[in-house]
This record gives sequence, structure tokens and C-alpha cells, in this order.
Amino acid sequence: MPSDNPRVIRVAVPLPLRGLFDYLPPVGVDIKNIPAGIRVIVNVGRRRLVGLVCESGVPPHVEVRRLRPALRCLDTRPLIDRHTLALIHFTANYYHHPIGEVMVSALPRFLRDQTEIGIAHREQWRLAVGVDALHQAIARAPRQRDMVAYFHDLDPHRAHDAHVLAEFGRGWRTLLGELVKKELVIREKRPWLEVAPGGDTWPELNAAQSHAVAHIWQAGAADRYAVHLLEGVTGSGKTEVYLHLVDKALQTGRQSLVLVPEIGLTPQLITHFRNRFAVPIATMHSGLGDVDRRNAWLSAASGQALIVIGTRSAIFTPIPRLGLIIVDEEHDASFKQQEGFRYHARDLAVWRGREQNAQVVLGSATPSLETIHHANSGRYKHHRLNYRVGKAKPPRLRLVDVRHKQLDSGLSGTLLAAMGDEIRQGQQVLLFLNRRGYSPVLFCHNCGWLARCPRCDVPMTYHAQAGCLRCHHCDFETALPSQCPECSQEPPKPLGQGTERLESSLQSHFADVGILRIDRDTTRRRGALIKYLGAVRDGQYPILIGTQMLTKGHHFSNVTLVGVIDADQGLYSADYRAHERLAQLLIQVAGRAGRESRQGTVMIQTCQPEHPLLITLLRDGYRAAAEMILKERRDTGMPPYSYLALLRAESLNEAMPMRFLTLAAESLRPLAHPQVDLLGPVIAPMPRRAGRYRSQLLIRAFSREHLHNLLKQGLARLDKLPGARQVRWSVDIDPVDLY
DNA sequence: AGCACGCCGACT
DNA sequence: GTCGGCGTGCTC
Repeated sequence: MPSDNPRVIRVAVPLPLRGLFDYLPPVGVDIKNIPAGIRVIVNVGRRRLVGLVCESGVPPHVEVRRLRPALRCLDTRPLIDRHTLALIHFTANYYHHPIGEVMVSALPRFLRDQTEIGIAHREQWRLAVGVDALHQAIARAPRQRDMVAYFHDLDPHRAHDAHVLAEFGRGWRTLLGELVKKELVIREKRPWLEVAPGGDTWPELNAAQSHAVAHIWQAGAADRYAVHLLEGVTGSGKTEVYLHLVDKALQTGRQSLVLVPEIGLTPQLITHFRNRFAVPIATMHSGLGDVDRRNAWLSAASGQALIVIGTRSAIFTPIPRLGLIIVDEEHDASFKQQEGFRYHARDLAVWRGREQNAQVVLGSATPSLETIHHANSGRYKHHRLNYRVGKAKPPRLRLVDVRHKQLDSGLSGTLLAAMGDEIRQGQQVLLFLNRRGYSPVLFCHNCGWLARCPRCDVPMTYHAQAGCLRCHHCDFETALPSQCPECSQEPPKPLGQGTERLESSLQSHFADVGILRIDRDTTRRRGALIKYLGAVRDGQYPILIGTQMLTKGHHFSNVTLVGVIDADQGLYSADYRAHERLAQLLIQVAGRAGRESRQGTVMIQTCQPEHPLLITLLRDGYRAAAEMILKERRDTGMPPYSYLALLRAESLNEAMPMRFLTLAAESLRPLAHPQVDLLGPVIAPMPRRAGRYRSQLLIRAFSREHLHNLLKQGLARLDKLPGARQVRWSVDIDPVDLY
């Protein structure tokens, strides 16, 4: 007999709907046995879905007659602790994203279906005692010898996980099989949770480092949440500060979460932590298989893993005794998810720190303007590491004016001469060009035709090696035309520089010098990057050419000259964040130079050598440049002095996005506080992408509350707008780029 | 998202 | 006459 005022569970279901669904407990189950944080199977419409109980024992929000009982509970005790539930709640609210989809991002796949939970085992491989690459059993098997050598590179005395060995490259599993058969390698099955070996020595901290550790942990000892900006120039030893803080957290029985940018989570980094701490460590990143992911997640959630290292999505891992969150390279754009559910892991880390009373440390050589702003206002505590560890001197930066200069494939005589000098002295040179391919444009000199992507309307990049034209926005590919398709008079010619073209022209300049190009095209194969980085360290390549990839975290101790081929892209761009990004990029690239005893030089080619941003950056450093950009932002009312939300719409139909956003603006305007601006709608800076026409409406407010209130009321209306289902539309809170 | 319902054009 | 196209509404 159903009572008139039943108590229900409120469930997040994996659908693009903004609210929770109410259910009666499964037949025969007392609602007291269904706490928030367990999973239930429920009927939704005529489908069966796994949902997450977010509230329990509350009155229903819908008519009693519409309630259906849940089918069954999947867990007996909460899988998600209350802090993580609160985080999911907050996140859905803040980003105005359906809570069921937030839940989907927060849970590893296995938790989204009906699998039972239990700790698994994992495979590891170790080298048999005394085996090396000279072993006679593999004398005629070069690949197997490489694999044995790879074990030696990692650590010949230790067992290694599949994901580490997979970095070796193609065929790693087969090779291991063969080596196991020859009894040169031993396969082991171990309980998953394993204590890292630790044992590495702890280097003495310098004054600035110990100062930072003492001040950050002083706050931690009091168990009071605080956010810290750890601003340290490249090579100043931020990592050592992190390690000491993690150690402090361990001593007080608290877990640590270390968030790193996507390309920052390398096997080397993990090994580094494992060799310092003899405790269980869980790592979470996109490359993990389902089993590894589930084990890492469970060990963190159960409190067994004392250190959790992961990329963006690891921010949602339940960590019950969390005492410390470190966000390394906090300015890095990969902390912001760029499609679908567009959350920012660094910002959530700050919220989570407060929720769980943890210390939050944001580390960077080039902090984001938001973080600097908060440090300036006193909201974040500020710690600086101003000097490089050891005797390394900071690099010299200089501008190379390339106006009216004869450039050779984009290279000035000045840069070429400097390169020659360094190479003759046995040093390495790194050239940075943020454009892969041979040339960004293919152009007919006779009639002016240029190759465009038929789906995005942007110029296609010419890839000489692949012999094709490729669109960098949608990966559309076509053959290279032998004649201009428009006038048929002559073949179209490459225009502008890409990394491939730079490589081939340098080959003619420096005939006998090894040149290595590192970009997404050359490192597509698994493990290729690791292999190249090793070869670079061995000094095989005096000249390195790279894109953005090379700017992040890799240390090349023999690089004494860095050349930035074209700094002007970042000066011309219309995006309001372009200056911030350029300043960060130049300083990060500069950080690759002269890390050991020799001072490095950075040569920046530009047509605007008197640009105030460049002048300030070179003369007074990153902080001064950042303050200058902050001033611009204040004058123009842009973040961090205002708060943005970007409403995007796209459709195969050209008129639809604009039509929808015009209606959207009309229905939002009456709800908006007078100090909220609706800017647009406008055609997006990139009007078409992968065949879809795009428009956007920028919403700017001078108070978070105004922005939030508008969206809270407004988005519900947009759902019901006619045509809302003919466009794909989404909100992006705190957008990092306005494309 | 998925699924049902309902309303209009073009077919055996 | 119906088959099926998509635009709209609903899911506790």
C-alpha cells in the first residue's frame, strides 16, 4: 500500500537533462539502506539505466502517481563519498551542465554499467637476473635486444607494468612473449595495489624551496584550507617542493592529488614519485585501460592509494582523506575540457580543496592571469622560486627584427649564423614553429586560387611527406592537385612555413647535421616521442624542430640556442587571450635553453620588435608582462575583471545557428541584470567546421552571481525554444578561447 | 539521448 | 489509402 507522502531517492541518470529523477526504493528495500552515493538500476521511459543516488529519504519533487520504484541497488555501501557527491553537484550547477552527464565524466566506465566491484590483479614483467642486450639467445633478434635494452633504460632490477612497457612501441606484447619463452623475462601476477619502492635520496632544499614548503605546510598543519600560487622559473625546483609537500601530507595521514597537464603525465614522472615514496600510488590518465582505471579509482576511493597522480579528469576521483592538491603547470590549457562538458580541473581543484579542507598548490613558471590576479588580491598565498637550482643561469632573450630582411625559408641570417656557431661548438639548437606540415597554404600564383577545406572553409595545410592536403580542424584529406583546379595553368605552390618545410630547408643548409622534427605527425606512433627524447638526450640530433609539444616539460640539457621562428601569430590574433598565451609560450620555450652550466640564448623573430608586450617581456620578465596584460584586461572589462559565458550553436543549415541565438538573446535579455552584456550573436571566428555552420553569443557579467542567475533561469527557457533541437547548442562557462 | 507521437507529401 | 520524413514532447 503506497503511502500518501512517500520518501524517495533522487537519482542522477545519464541523460542530457538538468534535474534529478525521483524514485521509490526497489520493492522490499528499506530506503534507510539506500544512502546517497550508491548506484541503482532504474527504468527511464522504456529504457533501463544505471543512475547514481544523490539524495535519499526526501519528499518527492513530482506527483506521487508518477513515481516508479527503482529496480535494484548495485552497491550496499556508498561508492562515492559525500565530498565527491558535493563536487558533482557543484560542478553541474556551476557549469550549467546536466548532472547525469557530469556523473558520467566523474565515474570510470565500469561504474556506469552493472559490473560487480572487486580488486583485480595485474600483470608485470621483469628481466631475469643478469640478462642484458648482449645475451646470446637474442644475438640475432634485434627487436628483442631493443626490448631488453629498454628494460635497462627503465630499471633492470624491477618488474614493470604493461602500460610502461607498451611505451616501447609496436609489437611490445609479442616481443615480451618471445622473451618469456626464452626465460629472459619473467611474467608475474600481482595483487593490484602495490607499494612503490621509494628509496631515492632526498636532495637538500635551497632556501627558497624550504621557505615555500614551510609556509604552505604551516597552513596545512592547522588543517585550514588555503590556495597557494607557487611561481617558480623553469628549473627552479618546483617538483622538489611538491615532493616535500606530499611527504608532509603523508606524515599527517592525508592523501595527495597531483594534477598534471595531458602531456605531462609521463612514465618518467610516475617513476620519479615511485622512487621517492614507498607507498601505494595510483595514476589516472586517458591512456589507461578499463581494468587499470578501475583499480586506480578504487584504490584512491578506498583510501589505500596515498598519492593519486592524474590528468584533468582525475579531479573527480573520490579521495576521502585528501589533504593536498597540486596543480602543476596550472596555466596549461589542457586542464580545461574543450568539448561537451567544458569544466576546468584547476578551478574545481580550488573548490575541492575548500570542501575537503586541503591545501591547494598551483604551480607554474608562467601562471595564468586569473591566478596572478587572485594572488595579487590576497585570495591566494604567493610563493616564489626566483632562481634556477645549481649554477644554471637564466637564458638571454633577444628579438630579431625580420622586417625587410631576406628570409631563407623563414629563417633570418642572424638566426642561421647563430645556429652555425652553436652547432660547431657541439651544442644543440631548438627551433620552435607552431605549425606542422610543409606549408599552411597552397596557392596558385597565376589566378590566386588557394586550397580550402570543403567542410571548414579554411586553407588546408600541405603535407609534403604524406603528399596530400589536410585540414587541421577536421582531418579532411585530399590529394595534391598537379594543376591549379581553377585555371589549369600551373601547379599551385606552397606558401608560408611549416615544420616539414623548415626541416627540409635546414637539411640543405646543414648538410651533415642530424635534424629531428618533433610534432604530432612524427610522434603519432605509440612510444615514438619517448624514443626521440632519448635520442635527443644522447646528442644524436644537433638541430631540433618542434611545435607546442616541445615546449612542455621536457628538459634538453645541451640546448643552448632556441629560435622562435614566428612570434607574430600571437600578436595579430583577435582572441583576447592571445597575448597571455604568447607570453607564456615564449617563456616556456625559453625555459628549454641552457639548463646546465652554459647560459642559453633565445632568438625571437618578429616583425614587431617595438611591440610593448615583447619589449616588456624581454626587459622585465613574465610577471611584468602579465601585469601589463592585466591592465589591458581591466581597461577592456575582460576576465579576470569580468565573467564570461559563451553560448555556441552549430548546424548543417547555414541560417539556423544565428536564428536560434537571436531568439536566445531575446529571451535572455529581459532576465539579465543591467550590468550583464549580451554581445552578439555573431558568426563564429571560424564560421564553419566539419561541415557545420557556427555562431556564438558572448555573455559578459561583472559579478558571478549575475551571470549565474541569468543562466540558471535562462537555459531552462532555451531548452524549450522552437528550433532548439535543430541546432547543437552548448554553454561554455569561463571559455578559454572564443573559437 | 532515445523513443513515441503526430502531422504532411509521394508512392505500391 | 499507407509509408516515412522530421519536428516536438517526455522521460521520475
